[in-house]
Amino acid sequence: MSRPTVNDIAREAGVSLATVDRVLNARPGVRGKTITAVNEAIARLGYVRDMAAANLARSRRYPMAVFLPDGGGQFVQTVADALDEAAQQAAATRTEMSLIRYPAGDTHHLAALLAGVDPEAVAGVALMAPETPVLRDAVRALRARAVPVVALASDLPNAGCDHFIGIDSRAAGRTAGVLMGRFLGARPQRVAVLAETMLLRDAIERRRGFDEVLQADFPLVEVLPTLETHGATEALRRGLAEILTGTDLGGIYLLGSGHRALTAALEGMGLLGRVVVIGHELTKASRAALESGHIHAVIAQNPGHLARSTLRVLRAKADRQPIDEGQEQLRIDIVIRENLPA
Amino acid sequence: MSRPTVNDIAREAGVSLATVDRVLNARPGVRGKTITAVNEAIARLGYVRDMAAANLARSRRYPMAVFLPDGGGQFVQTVADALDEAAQQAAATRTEMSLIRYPAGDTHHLAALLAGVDPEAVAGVALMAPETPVLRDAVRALRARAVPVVALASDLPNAGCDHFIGIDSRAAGRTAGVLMGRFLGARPQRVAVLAETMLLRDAIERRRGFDEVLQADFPLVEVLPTLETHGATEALRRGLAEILTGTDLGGIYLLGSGHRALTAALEGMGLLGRVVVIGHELTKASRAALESGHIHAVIAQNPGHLARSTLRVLRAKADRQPIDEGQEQLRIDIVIRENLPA
DNA sequence: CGGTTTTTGAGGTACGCACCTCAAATTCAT
DNA sequence: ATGAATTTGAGGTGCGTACCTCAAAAACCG
Repeated sequence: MSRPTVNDIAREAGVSLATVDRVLNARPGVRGKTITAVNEAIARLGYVRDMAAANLARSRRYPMAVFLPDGGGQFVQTVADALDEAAQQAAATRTEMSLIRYPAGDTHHLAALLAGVDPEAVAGVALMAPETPVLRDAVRALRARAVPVVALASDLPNAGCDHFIGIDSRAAGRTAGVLMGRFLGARPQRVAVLAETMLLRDAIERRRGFDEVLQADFPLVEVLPTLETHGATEALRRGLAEILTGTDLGGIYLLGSGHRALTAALEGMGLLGRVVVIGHELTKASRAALESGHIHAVIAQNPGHLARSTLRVLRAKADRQPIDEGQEQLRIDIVIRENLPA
Repeated sequence: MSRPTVNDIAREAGVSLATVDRVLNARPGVRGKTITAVNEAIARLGYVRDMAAANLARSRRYPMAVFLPDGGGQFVQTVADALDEAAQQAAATRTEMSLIRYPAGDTHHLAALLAGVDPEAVAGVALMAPETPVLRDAVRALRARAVPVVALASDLPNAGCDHFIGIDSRAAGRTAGVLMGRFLGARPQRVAVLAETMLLRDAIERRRGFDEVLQADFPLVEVLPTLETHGATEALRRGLAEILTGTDLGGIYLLGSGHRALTAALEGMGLLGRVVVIGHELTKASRAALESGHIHAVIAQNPGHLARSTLRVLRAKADRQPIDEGQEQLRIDIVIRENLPA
């Protein structure tokens, strides 16, 4: 017994090959009754489309465009690398990718780039960007031109994207909160929260999740107001010093990037390894800090998974095919020194 | 420009299609000089053989056989389900899978099954089994008959498998150890270790990793000898009670399965939620226990990833193609209530 | 040099599917 | 019932490769 083919379906359903083809590829001009009959035959025979052959026959290409902020920190670079690697693999299914960088934060620039996307030349768009009104409109316009759009890492809930690929920031914050609470133990302690900026939705959501958990489950822990560093190492150092004059510090929660700066500041203060530090995203810096014991846990999303998921989802959207939610669901990874991936 | 094809190579090398084909498929009847010329043309054009088209032309199928223990606990069932799902997906690339169960622990039976594998009818074999001499020989014999073999979840280091798909048990144990140490805090505490049996390599390795970490980094924690329950709820209850008469218990490390029994025993003793419990593998039982706060962390490997990886690796081996190590590397997942996947 | 062996070329069929065209059959509305 | 619209069938071509046959060309041998 070999696998059933389209011919077998045609015979089984009592229709012609052309009709089976119309049903399989959702082409118009088939009665509902016939569609049902064909689908039943498909189910009866357990037919599975041979994607390799299908793609070969189509000789269709899937040029995808991915927009990433330029200079958005280590994490962005990690994602870019993962995307490049995923693209190499995906080339086997004629999925191509061009990575386009835009000045970080300049959503006007990005919106202009999106406006210039040619639906003929681009089968799908993925973007990592903060949500602004300009960008929201740009995404809407793109989708109106039938270009699938997915949000990467940071959701754009009101832009009407086809999909969001990333983890729930609030849940990630909750996870960080539980770890912080447990690592601190059952004594009264204070926790500082650091962020480059609180303007990004992600940071706000993480902080919210973090607070929720600590308030509910670890009442002995006091979470201090967020210290915004705006990327300035000096501001970080000063802020930390100020906090430390008033009181003892049990832990530090790093909402965004800045592992390197934090490590430097802590070293200067002789605090390295004496404070529980929990951060986000696995980058070269945070990995090194984990390895040397300077930070204790990182909440991360697997960049490889993120990248492959992005291309798969865009491909599915381009073909108007359903998405395997289970496979595309990104997990909230907890990374400590002992389970650092090689 | 699109990808070069065999025709492009023929033109570039100044030979005919037939000759290119002979070179590509290592057929005889070509002068060394010509072979070199063709290979140079291939290199110059950066030709990559389209395996999809090649296999289509060969109309090759990939029937894989996966052997799982019967009655090996919830985890095995979880893996089986994941494999079924992965097989459905993989069917699109003519990869088929048959799941074969053997009596858990009966490696003689399994060895007999492996001896009966027909290399013509099976493109690859995956198996989850403890390593025994009989099995080792059976695996060697299979590989001698040119059937790729991969080990699933539990490694068979001396059987000469083509690949191991799973996580490093020792590292998993270390991860559990760090979490236990941190969750317990900086007070002197005792930790009980439970296992159904210590005959399996996995359990031994986990325990070793666990001990290593606690000895080195958490000297205040005393790890008690392993309590083997042999699957008997009553033995578990008695053993725990015995431990509790002597001393206070800070934590419990569950080396293998048995979440349900442990929860029941703890409930009977009024200890639910008052002891730090860390276990392995995410199953229905351990998930429920995490949700209700009865256990605090689970060290797991993603069964979906494991399943997809298994089929991908077997397929690559069958085609004698290289493996994307990055993609096949399973992560050691730390799962707590807050990052339970949906 | 002729004869033999080896190498090469030309061309075809097949794999499973997509996509196209044109005509025939069926259904629908009036 | 009649014409129009819709639905279906038949058949073809091509995707990139494998594998086959037969004849032509080239290389080799003594």
